[in-house]
Amino acid sequence: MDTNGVTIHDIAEILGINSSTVSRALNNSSRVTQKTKDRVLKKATELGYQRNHLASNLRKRKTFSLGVIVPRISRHFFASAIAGIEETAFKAGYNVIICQSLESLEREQSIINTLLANRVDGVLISISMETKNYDHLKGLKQQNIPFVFFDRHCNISGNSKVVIDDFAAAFRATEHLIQKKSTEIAHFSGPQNLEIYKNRFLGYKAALEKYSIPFREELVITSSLMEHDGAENVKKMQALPYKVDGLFCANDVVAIGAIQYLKSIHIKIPEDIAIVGFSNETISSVIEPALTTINQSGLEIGNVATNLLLQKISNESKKNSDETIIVKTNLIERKSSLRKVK
Amino acid sequence: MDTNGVTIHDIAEILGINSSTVSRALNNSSRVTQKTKDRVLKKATELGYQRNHLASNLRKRKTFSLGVIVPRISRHFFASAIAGIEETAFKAGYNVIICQSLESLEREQSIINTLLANRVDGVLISISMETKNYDHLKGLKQQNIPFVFFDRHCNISGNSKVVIDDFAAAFRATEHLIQKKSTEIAHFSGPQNLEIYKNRFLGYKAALEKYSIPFREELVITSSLMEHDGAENVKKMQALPYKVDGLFCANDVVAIGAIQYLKSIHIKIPEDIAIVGFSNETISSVIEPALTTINQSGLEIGNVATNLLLQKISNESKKNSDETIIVKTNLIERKSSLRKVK
DNA sequence: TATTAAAATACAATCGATTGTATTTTAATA
DNA sequence: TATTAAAATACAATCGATTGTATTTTAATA
Repeated sequence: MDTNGVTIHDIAEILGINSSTVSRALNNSSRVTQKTKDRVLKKATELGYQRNHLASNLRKRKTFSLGVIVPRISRHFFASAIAGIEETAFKAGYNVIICQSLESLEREQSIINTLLANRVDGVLISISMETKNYDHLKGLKQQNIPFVFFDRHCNISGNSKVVIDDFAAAFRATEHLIQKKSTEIAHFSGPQNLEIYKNRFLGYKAALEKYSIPFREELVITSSLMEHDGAENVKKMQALPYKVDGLFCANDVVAIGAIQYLKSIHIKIPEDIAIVGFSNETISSVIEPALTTINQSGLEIGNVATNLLLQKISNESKKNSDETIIVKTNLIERKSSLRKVK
Repeated sequence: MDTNGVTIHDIAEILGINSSTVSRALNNSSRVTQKTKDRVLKKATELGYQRNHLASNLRKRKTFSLGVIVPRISRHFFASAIAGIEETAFKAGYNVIICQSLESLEREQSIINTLLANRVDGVLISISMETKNYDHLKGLKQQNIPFVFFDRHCNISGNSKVVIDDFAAAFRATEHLIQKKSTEIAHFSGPQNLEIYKNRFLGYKAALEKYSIPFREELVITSSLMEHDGAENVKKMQALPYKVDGLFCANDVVAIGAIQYLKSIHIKIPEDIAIVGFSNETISSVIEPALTTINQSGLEIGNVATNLLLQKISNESKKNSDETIIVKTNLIERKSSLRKVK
């Protein structure tokens, strides 16, 4: 910072004009003649002037930084979402502070405090599995800092979110299993405080209903959807008096855990049991059999959510708007569900 | 930012003291009595005062932010490294600006300009595959901004880096293939401008030499190590007049591409060809057969690199030091190389 | 109590850019 | 050329914290 010591005052002195005029020239204000603008710009380039954002932002009472809270950065979906967020934010001149809640409510709360201390202009958040208490989010609201949920959201009033249609996608996934002649379909679900898992469950249930397949409560097994839950859930499932031949998992990770366990006990996929996951992780196309799944573009969700947040930031009237943007998904059919149908 | 409008001046006015004393009290200066400190701290807490970092940093001529440049955030290794970097940086009160070069030199150069414009206090960088020209890095040096390489580094003088012992790890990987009775071992290598791929190649070569296995230049196939390169490299390999029964890949991604192609043409792994990768991506334990690989802790590398950078930032004498820290790796043996040996 | 040194606090400038208001310059018109 | 409005520029305050120097207060000593 001390190396490039060129300020608007240096430029002003050299050109024999006032620094306020230099500032206005650099900001292309209509109050400065084109001739002066040209002189200033030329000299600025010549000296390698770079605006000091600290000073500028201090005066403007903005930080031009956004906070991003994700459960964990290493999940493919979140990594892509972050890439999308960074892309859109950078273009608009914003920096991004990325934080991982690691699925812990406590960490999520402390992150929000850190972000408040950093005076971010807005927050993008995908909540943790533990988040059942929303006081910290209300805190953001009180401080008048706009925020937008993406993917994992919760049901508090007056918030905006960028999500997928979890209900429809889950319906489609379940329908696909039914079309592949599954008659007894289990569902590995996630924490019900997260709307996404609630809606995926409801979509599953609705599909069963449409095709007149009896819904069995015991076949819905709820867990944290980690890889190790896959094996445990399968064991629970097998202890039940049903011959399960279809499985819809609320995420890919638990599906992969399940596939690996099923393979280890020599159950054939998709012949004995057809499986569909959710999210299209990188692993899913590589595992054998490759996993049929719902594809959701993290990049697009990140882009769209950031745009929405930036609108809230720049447009006071939109600050407390209550907008929901739905991003499209599609079913990717792979071997794990492609049972031969006569 | 406008919501929490409490400043040191507000506190000063309420307590009837000068704002400079408040500032010193909050910074625990020895020039203020304990009694005054107590009063200030109590009032600050009461009013919910939060220091304005913009103002503080402007005065201190520091931004307390670090730039991080990685090829792409979605690679498991880099995602973990970023997690490690964030962790250490946050503890020290630094923010992190994360940028992806996407393996493009041009993007890398423009990112460095952005980071300079943001006046980051230091940079952590893992260079792109295209980076053969180092002028942009010299630019950082000229601006007197300290930087530390992690993982992917290059050979310019007077730089510090946190790396693994690629030579030793590659030697170990190749030796492992030899112990599993591979006699004709190919190597899928990466761009030779990156030291890591150069050293992995040299480790491979040295292992062959130690065990008196002839080194064949044609068996070293260089590519960008993407997944699709896996199939192409295998085809090139098969066109050669050697019966290759061992393959050491410079990363997991190309190894996975190779495994998938080999499976598609019914070549048995590890019976016909034993394979070892490098990096331990998430996918590698899931693919079938699971991939033997070199495990490197991104988290640790991120932590260590950040610590080194922070030292350079705070300690003028270390700024131009030329330090290399080597982080340990280990070979994870999985099915892709576990050929039965009598 | 008077003197003096040390400790504590106040004053004022500063970091670099922005912005409302005042002043000067330019150009248009009588 | 004198007058006036508009355009361009200069002045000065400001964002909030930090820090070198000046001043005041406190405590120690004669």
